[in-house]
Amino acid sequence: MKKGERRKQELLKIAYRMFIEKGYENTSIDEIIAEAGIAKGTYYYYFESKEATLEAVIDMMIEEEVGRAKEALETSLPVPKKLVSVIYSFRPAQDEQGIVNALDAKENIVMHEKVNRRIVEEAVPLLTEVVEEGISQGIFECTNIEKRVKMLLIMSQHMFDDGIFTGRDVEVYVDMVEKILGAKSGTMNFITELISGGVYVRTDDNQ
Amino acid sequence: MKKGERRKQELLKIAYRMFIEKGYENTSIDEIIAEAGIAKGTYYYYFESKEATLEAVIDMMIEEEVGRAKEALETSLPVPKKLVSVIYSFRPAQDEQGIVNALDAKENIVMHEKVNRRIVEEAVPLLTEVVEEGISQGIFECTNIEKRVKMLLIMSQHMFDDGIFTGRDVEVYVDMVEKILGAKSGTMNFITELISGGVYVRTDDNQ
DNA sequence: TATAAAATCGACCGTCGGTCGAAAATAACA
DNA sequence: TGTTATTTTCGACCGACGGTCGATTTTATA
Repeated sequence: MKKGERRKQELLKIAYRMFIEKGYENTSIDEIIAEAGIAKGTYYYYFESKEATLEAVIDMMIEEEVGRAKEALETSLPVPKKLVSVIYSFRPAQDEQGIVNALDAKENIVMHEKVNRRIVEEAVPLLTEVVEEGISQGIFECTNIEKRVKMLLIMSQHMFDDGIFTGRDVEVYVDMVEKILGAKSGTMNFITELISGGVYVRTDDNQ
Repeated sequence: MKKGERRKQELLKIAYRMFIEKGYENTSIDEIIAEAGIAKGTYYYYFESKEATLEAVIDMMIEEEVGRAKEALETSLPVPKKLVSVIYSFRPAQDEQGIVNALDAKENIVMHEKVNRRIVEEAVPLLTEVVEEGISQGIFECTNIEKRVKMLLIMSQHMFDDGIFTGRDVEVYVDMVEKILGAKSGTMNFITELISGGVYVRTDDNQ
């Protein structure tokens, strides 16, 4: 009852790495089982299908990210920084950035898109909390929080994935964030320093 | 030199329809050639690969949409309405709405995403023109027009595809559009009536 | 040690995207 | 018109892929 779970995790890790390195569509089951050193039947003993594996891989990723986000949620950071922290929690972990950059936005459309959709699903309720807190503190001012938060997330995803806002252009992003949430101009300015400070910097070997 | 081109267009139309009806990934070459009543070799005489067919199909779609957008661009509509017209030009034609709804957002991730990316590419320069016109008329007020327009487009795509803003929620979208472009509150209010007026209404059998 | 359950194996299958050389249809030229 | 080029069509065939299944080995249970 323990051995099986360990093997499944092992396969999951291999699949995760290969999906990211070569893309979901370009990774064959044969390659995964070769890497794992098992027979095909064994693989299908643990996973219903290739797509089920993808879902499981994504579950694994999202679970970790939600964990980080909830940690950020419980800190005593000022609301604007907390907001950014939660959003940032859903970016791939620091040590995996390199790998992810290689394929995340370029190919691997299916996986990339599925991940982004799941992130929106999971992050919206958490961010809604933060924004509500901000409203009660008079920092934000808006209605329809969920819809706005959803848009904020989608914007942020495109900002990271496509690298739309580079260098000084971040100001545009900051401005849009403030206006979407009804924050006073300048409230989110710290984002600019955060990004130029290197926290969000991507090694731009792709695109 | 004529016959060949006609056949290619015929295959393109079949592929287009099937890609939309059943999704790109779920449509096999065998099904396409069966529908067309030709042999596989003939198919590959006209298309390098399945993906090349997808690109050609998308080209066909985008070409038509760009045409409609440029028409809208040359009208003497007031800038805010012109802006919306151009954006709306990139929605699937009225008579195809039904088909598109069935699969557009649900499955068919790859095609859907590729189409959306192409739309952003093609529509940004056109919309930038409109916004610049609006700025010179004092209707909009912003810098970094291209980035803002790109975000506006991405927001609009999600609005249509996911149906985020339904009914009265459109106000949120309108508000965000105004703020992103620096328009006076109320400038884009007519969008609300446009949508509730049925122009943008989708038959929500999907999702 | 006998038995049940969990885990592993790999040959096999149908489908898919794609290739290729030959044949048929069409155009160009004499 | 007959003859040669060119364009178009054909379908058998290929390798890779995702997935199945009954047999077999390993492990837990009593």
